[in-house]
Amino acid sequence: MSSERTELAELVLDVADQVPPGRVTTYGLVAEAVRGATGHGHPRHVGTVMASYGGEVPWWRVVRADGTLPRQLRERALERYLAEGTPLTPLVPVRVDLERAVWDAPTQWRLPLADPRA
DNA sequence: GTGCTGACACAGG
DNA sequence: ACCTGTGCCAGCA
Repeated sequence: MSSERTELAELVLDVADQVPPGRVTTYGLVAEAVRGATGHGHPRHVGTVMASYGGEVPWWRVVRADGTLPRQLRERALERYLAEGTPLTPLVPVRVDLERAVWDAPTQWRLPLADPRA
């Protein structure tokens, strides 16, 4: 079945949409989850998808590996974090406290793997 | 088909 | 804390 967006994009958006409020996941983890389901997917692709369709999902819950976001989005995301109580580091620059807020998609939300028993 | 771009990750300086 | 280079690969001109 053909999809307007790519299959990859659909999965990325799906994962992003599953992240609970107050928690976040990373581009790498999303890519890992998608990769488990499709065999394809890298952090770079996740970023590309988010840039195109991020508006449809809670984009601020997908952060970089060190808990930061792109400059342009940093301020806007900070508002969201304060609003939903996302754990932030007390140090500057403010970034998400991944140790407490990370939501491991591959573990918390099992994607339909090609071979569940593998 | 060819080449550049990118909401990345990681290592260095 | 910042910027640069490298590896990665789908999407687009």
